[in-house]
Amino acid sequence: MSLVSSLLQQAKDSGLRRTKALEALFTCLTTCDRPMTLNEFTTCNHLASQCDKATVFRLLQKLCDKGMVRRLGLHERAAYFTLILPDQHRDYLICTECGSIEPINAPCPVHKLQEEIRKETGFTNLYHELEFFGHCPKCSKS
Amino acid sequence: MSLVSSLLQQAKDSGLRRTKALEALFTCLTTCDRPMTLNEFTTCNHLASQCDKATVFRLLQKLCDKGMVRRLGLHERAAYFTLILPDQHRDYLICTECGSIEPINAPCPVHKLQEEIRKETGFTNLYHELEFFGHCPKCSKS
DNA sequence: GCTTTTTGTGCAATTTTTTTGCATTAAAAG
DNA sequence: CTTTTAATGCAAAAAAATTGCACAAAAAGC
Repeated sequence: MSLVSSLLQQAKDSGLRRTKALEALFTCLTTCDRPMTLNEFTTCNHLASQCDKATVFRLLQKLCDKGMVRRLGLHERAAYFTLILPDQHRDYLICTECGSIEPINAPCPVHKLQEEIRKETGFTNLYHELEFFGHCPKCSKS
Repeated sequence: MSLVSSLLQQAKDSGLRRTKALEALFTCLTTCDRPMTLNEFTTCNHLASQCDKATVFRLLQKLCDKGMVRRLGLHERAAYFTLILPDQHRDYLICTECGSIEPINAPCPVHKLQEEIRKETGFTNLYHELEFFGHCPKCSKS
């Protein structure tokens, strides 16, 4: 079963309906391997002319609620969204000059601290977001 | 010399003028011990009726450029700003239900990874942002 | 299949946040 | 105290996020 199909199934299991818009959104989310803004989604091949921006907005919102999508700040004025895949936690490296965004492959070093925080503060449903910002080699030169 | 005075001096050294608005903003930034949105700043005692929102916006922008203020995403729709103090790096713990934001005191565990990234990618001016999200004890109950 | 119920969708409009233009004012420099 | 340059207020524009509502499509029941 393809990733999109299994995501659709997972979405259905948590109460969403299987619609063209949702399928197109999942295709987009799985194809584009980086967080994207609402605007980027609606101009992406898989979604453009498939459905309205408001629809994508509401779908992303629902998927965030269901824990299938994560909303990121990333310093920009618009919010970014990215799929949450099992066994995959991603930190990002962002160039504040050209805006490039790349996931970091190194193991994330904050899980231990997160455990401590859970114990000490009593927070539940804990997760974290870690981003590195700087000037990429290209932008450093100019 | 007070913190505000030394910040004003530092700002002046990097090309800004000593104005009432800037002083009021620094007072606000040093008094309120958490990142705040533009809206929060302009309704804060120290700034309200002291200067226009556009002025605060432009000052924050300049201070970000000078490296004296940091702009944070924090998952909300509005951007947050916070003072960058020497020898102080802050990570945050945020409740996604009630929106509370508190700085974390534990030593930040990502400096080592940051060094590796610097070496491997050639990025310059590197810094990072780390936030933990979850439901605080209060919000976990309900 | 067909009908009912419930949820999703498009479109337009609204709200919120961010950003800019421009005439005026204030700070710094000489 | 004049000149130069940067900062400010106000209003308006641009960008992003969000909502209302009539209609369409999916799921559920028969």
